[in-house]
Amino acid sequence: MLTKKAKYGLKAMVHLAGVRPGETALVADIAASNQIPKKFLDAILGELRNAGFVHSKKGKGGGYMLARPPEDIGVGNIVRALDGPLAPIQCASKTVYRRCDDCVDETRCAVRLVMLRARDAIAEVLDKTSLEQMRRMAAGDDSVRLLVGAAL
Amino acid sequence: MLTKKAKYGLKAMVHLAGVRPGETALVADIAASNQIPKKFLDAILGELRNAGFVHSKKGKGGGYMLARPPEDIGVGNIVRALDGPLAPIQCASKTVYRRCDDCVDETRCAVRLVMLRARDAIAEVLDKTSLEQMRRMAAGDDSVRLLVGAAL
DNA sequence: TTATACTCTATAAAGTGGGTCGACTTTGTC
DNA sequence: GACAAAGTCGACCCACTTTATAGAGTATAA
Repeated sequence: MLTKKAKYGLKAMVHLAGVRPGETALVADIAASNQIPKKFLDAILGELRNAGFVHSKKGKGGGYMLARPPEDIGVGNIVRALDGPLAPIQCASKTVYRRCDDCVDETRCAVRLVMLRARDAIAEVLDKTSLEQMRRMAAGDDSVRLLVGAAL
Repeated sequence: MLTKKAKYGLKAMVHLAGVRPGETALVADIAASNQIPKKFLDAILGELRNAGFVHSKKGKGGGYMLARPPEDIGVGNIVRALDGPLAPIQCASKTVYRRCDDCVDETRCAVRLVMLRARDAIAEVLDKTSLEQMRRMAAGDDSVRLLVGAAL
């Protein structure tokens, strides 16, 4: 389950992908246009800054901007930064694997084996979608519409 | 993210799929062999009973048993019963759809469009896996091994 | 001095787990 | 048969941790 933190973070990133390169956006503006509680968004953007996804500038005329062009930012990595691994369960994660305490023989844990497949399916979607693609979806670009409707 | 409730619930269901048809398993036994806190498992099995997945019998010789043969029980539905919809976000769910408050134009919400694809990918995996297949994985059946390794 | 990001503290809900007792069913035993 | 005892599920209350949010105040740049 995606937490609201990640949901808000993604919306904010899409918003930032929409401002002209080199310009900044204010937290208050991002919050207002996306219906996000401002204080919560403060914390979220702070995390995204620590994770290196965005840059911030203090004082008058300050704000946030993307650290890299949106084509180079994968949706999966944004979610990982805010919500942790994509895998539904820790022992099925490839980026932040951790053995689970209850589980004698991991290679025969049916739950883990199924969730490994689920993780792969999720990663296939999220890691192959860039922030730029999300920006185009939000803008109503028809070429991405096709991509959205694509079956597996 | 799969909660521990669903994880424990799945393990218990796999355990129940392993007992001979017509026989019951004790909560205490299921808890011990799967390293699950017994009281927590009590509550989980209670929910699974209310949802119609298992039957319970009190008194000596009592315990839990599956309500249907394991081939007829989909993993996705067990997860839904315990953790709610598979979709990472409510507005991307097909079984329990709910509009999200923050979101002016749903058809252009990039987060929702991406998460719809993620939901489909997850459902594809979980709804096409039966409890019987999980039981075989746990038993080390090689024919399911192949299924597990199958690429998308 | 003003606009802005940043920090600290606090609150309510949900997830996770434990402890205690009650209700129901079987199994004796007289 | 009747009644006691034991085994088993079931329900209630408590506590701690993580999410989600708000408020007040601090630091920094123009």
